[in-house]
Amino acid sequence: MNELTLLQDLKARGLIAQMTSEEELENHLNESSVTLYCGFDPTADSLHIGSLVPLLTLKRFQQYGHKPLALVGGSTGLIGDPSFKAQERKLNDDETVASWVNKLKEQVSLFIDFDCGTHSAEVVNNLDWTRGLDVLTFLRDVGKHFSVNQMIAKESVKQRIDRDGDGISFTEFTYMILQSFDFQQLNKSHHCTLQIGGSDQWGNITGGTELTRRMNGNRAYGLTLPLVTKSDGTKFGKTETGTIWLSAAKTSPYAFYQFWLQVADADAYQFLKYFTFLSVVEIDQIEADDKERQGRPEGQGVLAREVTKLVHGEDGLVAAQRITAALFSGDLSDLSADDFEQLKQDGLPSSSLVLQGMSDKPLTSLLAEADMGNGKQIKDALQRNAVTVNGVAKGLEDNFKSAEVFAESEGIYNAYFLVKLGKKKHHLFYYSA
RNA sequence: GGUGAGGUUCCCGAGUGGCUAAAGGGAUCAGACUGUAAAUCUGACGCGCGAGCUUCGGUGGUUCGAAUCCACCCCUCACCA
Repeated sequence: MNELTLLQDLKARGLIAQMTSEEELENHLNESSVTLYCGFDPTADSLHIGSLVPLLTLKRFQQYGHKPLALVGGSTGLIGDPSFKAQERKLNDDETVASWVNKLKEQVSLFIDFDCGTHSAEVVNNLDWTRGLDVLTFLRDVGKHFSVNQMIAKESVKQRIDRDGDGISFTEFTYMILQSFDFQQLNKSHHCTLQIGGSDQWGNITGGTELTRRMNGNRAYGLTLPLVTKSDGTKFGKTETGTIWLSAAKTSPYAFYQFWLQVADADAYQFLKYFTFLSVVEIDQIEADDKERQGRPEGQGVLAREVTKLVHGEDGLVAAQRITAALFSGDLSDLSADDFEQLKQDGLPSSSLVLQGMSDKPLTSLLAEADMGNGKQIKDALQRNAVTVNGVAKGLEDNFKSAEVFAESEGIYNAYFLVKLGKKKHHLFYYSA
């Protein structure tokens, strides 16, 4: 990585969507340690993998000696960013947003270094400088610098303005000004001269560079990262079962690991460039090797290992791999009772069985209650012999035989039942001692 | 404030009195094929093992019968003032 400049590396990874005056920015970054920021709005109690790209990019800047600021949007989160959103968003109340802000702060802190001298990272909250701001001051000092003509010309709000059926409220329209104000404030307080963000943020970022120039008389830069897309056109980071969150409480390390393992071939190498710190040369080598080889490629495996380690640490990765090995090797016989307990701890979905009333509860209900799907899906799977209990296929005729299927004597160590639905869904049922 | 257009099952979008749990597409899930890929084909897709139960912005009403008709209300958007 040392032979390339930062921008060259980012470019090679395909991580640059747009930037303000490339040449000047390149010089700026080479001349000195630059303070840069990226904002994360609290729209939930955890970030999801969509935020991983900017987060890791902050880290990349830091590795090159620059100082990253992670801005948590305590105030902007109250407003809602309209950029490229089809619809007006619901407002969350301020206590909720405040609690989310705290969670995001912790999460963001996992990725950047807070103790490395002059380029140590910092977390800032824009509520700190907007809370006390009164409307008139804001309108006179900040609002004056914005031309509504220019604002409505921005691509990011255009579809909302042109669109029949959905419009944009003044509140959301103002979002851009708030974000620009953030940049200007950070420029003043931290000498921050660069803002990075997703490509949907371009309009908001250039708003900030201009406001900084006008109010502070300083040159400021912007750089946007590409939107992560999948080759099949579906949305990245979301499965029908849910978003892939960074929080282990919301998406277990195991599920997280599986997500990356299941990435399509066509996306695996690009994702390695986006989401890992492996050099582009190494990644190209992996890709070339996979092309040579017959059968299953390595790319997804490397990706899953690297990203899981980044987000959940070595322990999270080990746990995820342990579960994966147990479930997909198909061989449960060499697992000890302790191993089963460990799998539960590691995040394999599990639930305890209650003997009482089991005889009149069909498998469909039992499995549905364990969140393995709804009744119809489970029935469908039973019909196709796609449900196995400890490796034994069950059919529709077993639907009313829950008590037999889950008889204690049938369980491994008289306690554990590993139920598999289809190829990939697993659930551990157990009798507590 | 006026005028017009709308609010259908996860999404898009048909549906104007019974044949409609509601066309079609997308997404999703399962099976075959595979590599825990992709593509393709098959099935499921409001809830329920089932009898059956609950839906079409809300509330009332007309009717043997309403997503479809009527009244009022709520919400969204556009244009005008």
